[in-house]
Amino acid sequence: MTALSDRGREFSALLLEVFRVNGLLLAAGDELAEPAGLTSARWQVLGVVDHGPCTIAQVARIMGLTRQAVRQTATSLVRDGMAEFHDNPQDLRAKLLALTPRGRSALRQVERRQAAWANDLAGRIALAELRAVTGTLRDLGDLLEDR
Amino acid sequence: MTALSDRGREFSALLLEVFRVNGLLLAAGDELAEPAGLTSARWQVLGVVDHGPCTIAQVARIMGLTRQAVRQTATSLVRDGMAEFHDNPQDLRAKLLALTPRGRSALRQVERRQAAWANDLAGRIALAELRAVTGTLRDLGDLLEDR
DNA sequence: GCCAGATTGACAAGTACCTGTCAAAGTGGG
DNA sequence: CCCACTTTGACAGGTACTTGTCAATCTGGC
Repeated sequence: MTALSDRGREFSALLLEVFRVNGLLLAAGDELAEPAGLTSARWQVLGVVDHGPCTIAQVARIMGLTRQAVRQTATSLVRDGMAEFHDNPQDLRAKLLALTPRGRSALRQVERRQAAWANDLAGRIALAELRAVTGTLRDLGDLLEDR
Repeated sequence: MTALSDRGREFSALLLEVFRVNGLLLAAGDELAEPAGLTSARWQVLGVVDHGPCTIAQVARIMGLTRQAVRQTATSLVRDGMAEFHDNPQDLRAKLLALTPRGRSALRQVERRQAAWANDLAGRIALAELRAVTGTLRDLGDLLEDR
């Protein structure tokens, strides 16, 4: 029987905190996006397309998701008039997803709210602590990716 | 136009790391659970029921999920012979979810694998760092919960 | 004992992801 | 030019969660 070591227990506590904070951040993101008629997923897709129209496959690669996930979100954005597909002279299959004026204004609105929220929260945590956590999490992420 | 402060940018970097590590942890959990015919969600429900049979509503409260989410997972566990519903003399509506021998052995198998995995990873990160990250994340979580 | 209100499981529908499969379109080697 | 390989969007189906609604059951105050 393999039991948890002391370190293993400390590590498990970290896992639970990551899950908890992740859930709270997602909820905060949805709350930030909601007044603009968006959700976290829709807002993030709009954010990518804001840098320039791109295909579903390109957005998926940038966001680290599958094409299918992005397609679903893109379809709903088009349905709601936030984005539209333009013909792509480079590739007949892959139309370019682009912001509509309505999508752009919704995105700007969320970005403003998000910045105020991030500035506020960031001000309540010591900068050194902030950097230390980010560093350790990055190391942990690399460790997890390596296997 | 509200822009991100320096601290806000540092905070945003932390957000991305939390999302990344969360995704990697979920993937690792599914990988750990898969050989036993489980998933992260199914394994966690079994883990709760292992402490003693309880109703769907009780499991949901313990896990911080809705009854509906737990009901779905519980139904699939019962379908696969990992758990079963027993009549509850205290409440005619709320049957008690309990482990079957097969569910118990699957759970034990995952717990062994999970402990070895956690011990291994925990050994690669300094204990002080581990504690510091957990502490800061807990503070951040409390901050997020307060609003 | 009864009735109001809370709790519970079930059902419906929606969001956000996933995998697998397919045909159409693009790309490069001989 | 053509044929193999890759990329792409679309479709089907699955997982894991959500909210809202409903009727049945439990619980506490009078």
